[in-house]
Amino acid sequence: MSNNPEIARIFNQIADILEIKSENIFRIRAYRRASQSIEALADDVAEVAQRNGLTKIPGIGSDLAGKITEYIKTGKIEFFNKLKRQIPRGLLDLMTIPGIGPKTARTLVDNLKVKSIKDLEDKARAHKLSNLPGMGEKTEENILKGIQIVKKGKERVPLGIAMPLAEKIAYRLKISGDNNVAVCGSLRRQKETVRDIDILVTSSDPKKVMDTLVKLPFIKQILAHGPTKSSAIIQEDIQVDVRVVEPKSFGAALLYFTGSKEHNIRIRELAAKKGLKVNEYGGFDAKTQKRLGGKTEEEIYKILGLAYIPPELREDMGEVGKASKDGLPRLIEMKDIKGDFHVHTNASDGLNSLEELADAARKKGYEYIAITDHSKTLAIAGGLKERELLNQIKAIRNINKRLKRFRLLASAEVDILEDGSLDFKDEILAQLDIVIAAVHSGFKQPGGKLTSRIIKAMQNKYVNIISHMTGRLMGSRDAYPLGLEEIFKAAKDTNTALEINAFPLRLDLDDINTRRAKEAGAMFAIGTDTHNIDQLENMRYGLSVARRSWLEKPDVLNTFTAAEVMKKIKKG
DNA sequence: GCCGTTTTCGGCCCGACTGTTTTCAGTCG
Repeated sequence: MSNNPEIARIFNQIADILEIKSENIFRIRAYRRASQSIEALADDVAEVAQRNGLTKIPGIGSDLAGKITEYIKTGKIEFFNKLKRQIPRGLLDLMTIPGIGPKTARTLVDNLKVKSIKDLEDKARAHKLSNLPGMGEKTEENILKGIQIVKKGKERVPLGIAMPLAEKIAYRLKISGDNNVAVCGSLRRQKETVRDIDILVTSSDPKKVMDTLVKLPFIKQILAHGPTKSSAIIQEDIQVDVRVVEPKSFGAALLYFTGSKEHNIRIRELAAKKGLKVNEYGGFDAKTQKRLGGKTEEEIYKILGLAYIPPELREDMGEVGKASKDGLPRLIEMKDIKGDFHVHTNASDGLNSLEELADAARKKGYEYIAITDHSKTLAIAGGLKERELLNQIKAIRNINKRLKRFRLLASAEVDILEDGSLDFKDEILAQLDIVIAAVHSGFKQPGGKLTSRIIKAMQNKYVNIISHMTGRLMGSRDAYPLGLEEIFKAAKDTNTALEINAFPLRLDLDDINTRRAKEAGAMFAIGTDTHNIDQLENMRYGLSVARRSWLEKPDVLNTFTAAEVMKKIKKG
């Protein structure tokens, strides 16, 4: 498994501890930045270290490169262990409570000998906090509320769950014809999971917007209610932050509120170097305070000499440098999508007929969709037997005769069996327009065996796409421990496309692995894994992965016509 | 601790809200 998540975690905890010790804030920031950088890194640091590339990672200098190397060699970082010994146990846990930062945590431990969150809860209930320096009854109350929030264990919410909720709230905040409402934050950057919902509003009547928010029926708790900024928790236990600005500041505020934080810092640093100042109200000349722009994001980027940077790229992963040299990718867009490569019908475990699906896809403006019902071994999902599949192919050919500028592609989501062979014989597969193959059983096999099983499937001359490769299901199943490097190479060598499964709880491959696979030379197919017509709309989430992975039109099969796809997937 | 078409040393983004304060520290994004 990759070392990256653990190293990212350690660097972040080092930052926490240094913060408690009131160390140099910039040193703390360096660790946090390094943590994020490692977390978002496509390659395992061990591989990067091997080619002496650690210091090329943004935010990693010689010192942190040394600590990473130490971890790779020994499995630990002595500096971290030493730091941990210097602070009382439980202190770091306290900082996970909203409203408790390093200073408050320190005060609690020093004065009350608080040992754990549970201990803190008891002491807060016994009103032992309110006479501490800088604390009162209100703080005590807020800490108790914060503890409840932590206990809920609400961590990150999948994009596909949070986005519809955000859009619902945004709709309710559109209180007049002329006000702008935009979903911002990590939602706008299309991160696969988000911590909260950020919404930006322009209005001539900020108070009315704030009052509308806090009175919404599905608001459970109000955390802050100021004149231009409020926070609340909705029924689903997700925090919502809403900010109101004047229309002339909309772009600047959108930029600021979309983040990422690291991207903002990079932008503001660049501004400072150019004698400018950027905040959420606009771009200004630092000396004269003259306003140079801010109504749109484009204006801000322009005054900094940058090309417009799409939100999905704003992670401080080199996008600012590329934007200054016109080197940004031309990201794939929804209008480029001509079809969907993963659709089930009521012949297996879907809800709709071929005709209904064809109709819905045509209405979306698609030119084709691949009908990919399950194969016979997956009996639990109504997998098709050979005879049934052959009948379906006939039905598809018949429907296609009646349709203009649209066709159903005869396909199947064929099970990759435990020995790597396929659930249908070659002479059956040969009759399909396109074949996707997937693992649905035996995922407890050792990683090596799963890896060779998938590679064997790729080597079949009829297999064109490997579906939901890692098998992860957010919140319930981890990714299988695959040898992805090997698989990506095989994908290129065998001309097999990798699916970006757009089902909201899958998003598999994810953005990090998609980027890795692209570097390895693989091509991609986005599939919604649709089981009812509404789920065709999940294409947007597949697109979010593709865009966050810097994919361009030529990388993605869905941007080609059916005829072009047939040529591209041909195997040597 | 990182980083450099002003710099290898001296910088490092900027502002809102809360609560406990009589002018601001802490937290958050």
